[in-house]
Amino acid sequence: MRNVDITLLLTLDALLTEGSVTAAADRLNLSVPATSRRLAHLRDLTHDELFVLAGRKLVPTARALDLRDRVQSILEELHALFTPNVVSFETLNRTFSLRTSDGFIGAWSAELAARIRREAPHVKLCFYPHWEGVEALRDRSIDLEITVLKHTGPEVFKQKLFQDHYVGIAAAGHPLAAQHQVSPNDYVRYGHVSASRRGQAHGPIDHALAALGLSRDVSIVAPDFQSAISAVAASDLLGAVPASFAKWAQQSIRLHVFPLPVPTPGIEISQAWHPRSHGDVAHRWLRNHVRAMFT
DNA sequence: GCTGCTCCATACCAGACCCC
DNA sequence: GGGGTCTGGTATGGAGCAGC
Repeated sequence: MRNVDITLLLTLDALLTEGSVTAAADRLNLSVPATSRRLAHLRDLTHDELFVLAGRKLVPTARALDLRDRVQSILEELHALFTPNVVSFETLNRTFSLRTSDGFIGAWSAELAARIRREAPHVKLCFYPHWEGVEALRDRSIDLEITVLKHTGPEVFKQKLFQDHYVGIAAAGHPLAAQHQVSPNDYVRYGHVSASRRGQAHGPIDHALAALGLSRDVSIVAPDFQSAISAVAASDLLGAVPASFAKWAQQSIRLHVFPLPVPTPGIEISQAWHPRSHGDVAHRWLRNHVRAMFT
């Protein structure tokens, strides 16, 4: 490798951000020709055009787009490396964006916020509903993802928080509330509420029931756990939610919680973040607080 | 179609730095 | 100290676009 220095990375980052040699030059406090020459050097190093002219606009090639995240990560790691590793949490004024399920928000957000406030009274937590994909981490829309993470890809750091499992729920006055144990036959005798943000009525519970030659009647598909609990509490329908969320919901809603009569896969809740945030002192502090709630 | 503006690329020159 | 290399600036040309 020859003649690769930080200035070239800064130039590539500026070009990717601005989409223009002129704007990148302005951002870098360089002349346009000097920036153009750095682009030529980058082209020579990568054996790729990196940017091609489309009319008067400069359009990034696939190779340039592929390099975007890696360049940003390297630059932010370098920035973190040379930034004093000290943050005053008493005066830290920052908003962290977290994407998670309504179940986590309901069960854990208050405790997390209380922990944060004790050390950093000016820090705010902004929660967003969970959705698939790591793009939001990549494009900085969110700082931290907390949910069931199966396919995050290699570009995302992941840490397990806790293991949860599904439990059955029914309204407090439901006939099943009087039973010591709920059998599979008891379970399918009533209508059900399924919680699925994808609108799916059936899942692992139905597969387990099918193995016994049984099936349940799903009357309502709710978009989240909170809606499912509300529907269950106001009807004779049965639902299934994570045990941690059911326990929290019982504090404000009269619910009967019971073990599901069929085995279901466990739920591994994790937190995930982009490598660019890995060295961020404040971000690490937030991750440690999230982790500490479950240890 | 002409003109002016904007943007990118290149040629040429100057200054800084390194090596012998 | 002199030559080579690298980087940045100015000057300039070509191309695309908008307004007339």
